[in-house]
Amino acid sequence: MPAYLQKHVLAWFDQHGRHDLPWQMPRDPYPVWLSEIMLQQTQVITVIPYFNHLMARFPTVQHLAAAPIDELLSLWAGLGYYTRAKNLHRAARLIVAQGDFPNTLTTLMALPGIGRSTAGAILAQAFNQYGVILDGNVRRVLIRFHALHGDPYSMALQTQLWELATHYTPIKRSADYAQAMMDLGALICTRSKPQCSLCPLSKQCLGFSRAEIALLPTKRISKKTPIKNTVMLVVRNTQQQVLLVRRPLSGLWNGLWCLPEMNDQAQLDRWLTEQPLTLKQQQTLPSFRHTFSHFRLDIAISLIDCTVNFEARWLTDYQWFSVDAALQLGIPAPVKKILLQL
DNA sequence: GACACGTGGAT
DNA sequence: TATCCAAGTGT
Repeated sequence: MPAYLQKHVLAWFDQHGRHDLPWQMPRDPYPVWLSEIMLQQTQVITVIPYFNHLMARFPTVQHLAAAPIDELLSLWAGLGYYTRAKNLHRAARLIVAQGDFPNTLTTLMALPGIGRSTAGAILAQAFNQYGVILDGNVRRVLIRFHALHGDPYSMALQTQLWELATHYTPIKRSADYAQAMMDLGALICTRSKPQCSLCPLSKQCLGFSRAEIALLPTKRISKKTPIKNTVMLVVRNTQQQVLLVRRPLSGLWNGLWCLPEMNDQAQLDRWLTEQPLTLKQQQTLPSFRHTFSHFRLDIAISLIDCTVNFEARWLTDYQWFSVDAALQLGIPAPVKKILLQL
């Protein structure tokens, strides 16, 4: 009987939900799609300024499709999960080639970067069609509402959650319902210190009646994140330009410009002898730790002032930039942090 | 099916 | 400081 949940969530949304997010005015396919990609594993508060910049620079999907990927990456820099930007760009070109925006579950999921939940969100938000979402908010609300114990990411629970999400999703007011469930999860049914006294579902919430809210969702068995080490080089020429290298289009920080990296001092010494550089001065800058989702990276920094021996033909991936120009490129957060210290 | 993939805020 | 985890997807 989905009627109770739908009715109370929608009534709560009308009064307390978020109605003025940048991608809600108007709820057109392009801004909805763009925001949904940006919001994957990323909080609203983080996305808003990035979204506004991207919409200003690429007002339509045609603008996005026409832009070089580097321009997109420079605006995406700092948001993380850079494959999203690559897929966004590919999808934009596919959409423009097709001539109109896909509006079915199958055709949406055929686009790179759009999975089951994002496709459901776009169907609901952009087209006000029946679209089922299962993001972190909906997952947490449903797990608590039904007092579902166990690993939330186990196949069994995933299947059950999709069934429940499908079951509860109404045909009417699809856009509002999707937004309502996410708002409820983000504003009331929060991970810690949920506001059950303000929740429109508390009277029928099994987790609440059993006083199990604090135990749900069940914590995942955490694996220890490995610690890796690197030395980032700030190689500076006599014009105070720094040497950057472009990352390959796959893997970590794909497509971004980075400082050259070495494993240790020995490799650095060897590298220097191979380059047409004469070392004038080397100093060490304070190291720091950067945390990823799956490992930690201890970053040592070596500042190297040098002269270039001749007009060398660098490998195509290497290039000199002024610090100001470098900061305008697509660079990872720790590289930006280092360059800002210079 | 397990793992790669960023970053920043909350606790 | 360490850990968790956000509007998940791709491989």
